[in-house]
Amino acid sequence: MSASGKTRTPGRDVLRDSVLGGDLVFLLARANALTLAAANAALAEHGLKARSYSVLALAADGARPTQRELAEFLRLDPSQVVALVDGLEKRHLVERRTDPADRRANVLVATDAGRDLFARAQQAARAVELGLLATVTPEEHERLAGLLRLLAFPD
Amino acid sequence: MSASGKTRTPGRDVLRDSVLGGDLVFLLARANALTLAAANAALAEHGLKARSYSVLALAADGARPTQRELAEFLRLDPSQVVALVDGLEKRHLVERRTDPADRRANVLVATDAGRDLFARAQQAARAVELGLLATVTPEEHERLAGLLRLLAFPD
DNA sequence: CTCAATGATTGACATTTTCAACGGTTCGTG
DNA sequence: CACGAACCGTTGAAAATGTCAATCATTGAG
Repeated sequence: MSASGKTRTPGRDVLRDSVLGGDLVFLLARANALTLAAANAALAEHGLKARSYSVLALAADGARPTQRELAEFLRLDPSQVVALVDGLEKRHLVERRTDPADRRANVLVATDAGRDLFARAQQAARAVELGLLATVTPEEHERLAGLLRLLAFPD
Repeated sequence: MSASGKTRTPGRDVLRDSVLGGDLVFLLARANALTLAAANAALAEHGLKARSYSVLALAADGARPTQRELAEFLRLDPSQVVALVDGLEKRHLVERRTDPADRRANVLVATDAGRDLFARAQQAARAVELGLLATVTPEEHERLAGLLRLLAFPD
């Protein structure tokens, strides 16, 4: 019988070759899940997660973003940014400065300690990224980043 | 003024060119967020979300996965699969069949109605994917999928 | 000056994630 | 065969995230 395949362990690769194996949304979701987990694990030793690392990163490189800009960029609700910044500020890694040009807005600035921690965390983050793409040439690595940028910033 | 043009809206692109602009984990997270939102919006008219669509897809193409295999593949907790399958089963789109080879396990099978709905939902899903990558050649599209597969299935 | 719009904040609520515990079943070992 | 360890699906609860409306201070337009 053609149909009576009875592979007792059908799961391992059968699913991978299913319709979803070519589904970009699914691949993105799964790649994101694994990648995020790896990043969180590596950042944990610095007391950070991917979220707080991102906020710290933007504060640390002098972009002086307002919380609203942070929210849009990270695709978070403004209220989540409040919590994130609260956490970093309590650890004296970033400071809220009211924007002199618009006193409603808070501009985020990293402290010395913040830049310091970020520098170390960034190394961990880079190591993770390289580890994840160890089987890939630098050219392909950059090509992937470029294509993801297209999806991440469609304008 | 030395600082040419006090860009009162510094955020727009400054953040994009920051350290995070090259951060794979961040790009993946943001691309996933946008992509997932688009997919959910498109699937909503079929009463599905990306999650339930994925489950339905795997049930519909005859892989006969167990719930545990589903959980691993979709990177979900087994309890979440229960809820997902409950939802689809209540709508008579899939059925739980106890695996004759292992009566602990449930194997997922799509009903006729399930395959039918999936066929329609799949068109919507494909349209979304093509829309997201409209600015890209089919070769690059496939290259992106290939690279994401590397991240999604590291073995 | 008045008023609509905006940034940050708070608090409430829904959804998702994560975990521990449980009954039913399988399987290896004695 | 009997035992116990490991495993599947299920349940329920706790923690983390996501979403939304309301509020205060401030801005900018008319």
